[in-house]
Amino acid sequence: MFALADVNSFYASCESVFRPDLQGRPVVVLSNNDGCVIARNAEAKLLNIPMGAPYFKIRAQFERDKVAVFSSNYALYADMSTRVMTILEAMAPAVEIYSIDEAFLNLQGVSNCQDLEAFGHEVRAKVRQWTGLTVGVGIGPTKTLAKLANYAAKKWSQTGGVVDLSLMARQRKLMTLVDVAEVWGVGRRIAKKLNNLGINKALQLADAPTALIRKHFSVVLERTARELRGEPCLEMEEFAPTKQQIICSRSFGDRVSQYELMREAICSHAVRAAEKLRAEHQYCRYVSAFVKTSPFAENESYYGNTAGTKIQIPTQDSRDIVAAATTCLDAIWQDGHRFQKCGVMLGDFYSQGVAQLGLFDDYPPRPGSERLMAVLDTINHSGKGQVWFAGQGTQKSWEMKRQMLSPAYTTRFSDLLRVKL
DNA sequence: TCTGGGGTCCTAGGACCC
DNA sequence: TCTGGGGTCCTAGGACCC
Repeated sequence: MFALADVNSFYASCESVFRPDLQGRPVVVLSNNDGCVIARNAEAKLLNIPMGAPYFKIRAQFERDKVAVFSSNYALYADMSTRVMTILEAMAPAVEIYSIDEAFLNLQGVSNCQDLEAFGHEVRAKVRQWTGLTVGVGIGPTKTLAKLANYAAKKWSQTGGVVDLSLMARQRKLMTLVDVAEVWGVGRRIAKKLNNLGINKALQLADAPTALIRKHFSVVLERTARELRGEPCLEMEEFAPTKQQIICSRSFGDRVSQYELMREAICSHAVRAAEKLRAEHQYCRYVSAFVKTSPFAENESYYGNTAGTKIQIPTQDSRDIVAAATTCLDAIWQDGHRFQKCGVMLGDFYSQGVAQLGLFDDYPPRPGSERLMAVLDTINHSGKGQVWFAGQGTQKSWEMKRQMLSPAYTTRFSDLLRVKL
């Protein structure tokens, strides 16, 4: 048996927890660069503020409706996430952290000691008491059914935020009510295709013949259908598998037309990517860079391009990765565009930095590379100062906008919440 | 003026091997 | 007139997730 616990309106709730004065007011959180709405609390949802709405288009309405608006504060959300996950891990035999705000719980054996619905309520109470955040809990014999139960727990308030789908009759009853588009693994495209086949409700997908599903879709949807029938196809993945790729990219605060600024940005993303790579204890052999103009800009022709390069020896050295990324940039740079975004991607990972050299290769590994990088990371994590590459620049005029950023309440001493008595 | 960032998995098709 | 069978690896593109 699985449970899915996820935090209601996670980002918006994190902001609200530290701002009791906002109680009852609509709260939204914007994407990076203050681009569009990515989280809304219940009050904001009541105002029909759509997910993904561009901020600049909806700003006037926000002012009229006294909506509290925040830039994304990932330092805060990541820390609050850790707190929630720690609580969940203490309550369940096994936990799979699925995203920043949700986790699957393996409930094997729990029903021997406790009613599962009561367990769900206990999880809610504890998370609320210890973090101020509210979770919804869905329970079912497969992950997909647990997800569906969670959806129901959030959609219908009379459930009290917990839905247990242990019983087949309850599963089927819920599935007659829920659109197939709400099922986990069914996105916009597949939903439309299913509708064309006359499959509109979740139950119809559950009952559809396997052959029909396989004829029109891939094995992925077949698994989804089986899971809806109560046949587990997906297991708990308690230990995060090693990453296959690392991407670091950002939109620019203002459009970039100057090569030097683009180079700084690419260089900075490459450095960040290399740090992530070392945190994964991996070495990479493929580096690529991309640039693009805004797809929304009218009267401007779109230009986007990407270039990749193979590195002879797997590396985790920032110097190699910066060099490779800037080489890629030079291959795709074009003057005369107003660029909106760029990024760096790493791939082809190895767990150690040794590879068989060709007979005539002369690319000896950099001596002392590991130790140098370790020193770099230690300094940059110490909180006492930063060292960086000259190529990253000092002004960073291209950096993203975060004009409504809240304090790092939980991760920076100077930002600690003050309570006046 | 202004529209996020970071991932995974699957499939089809081409290149290439014997 | 007739031109095999079986396989791997890689990449691009499409779908999905949060």
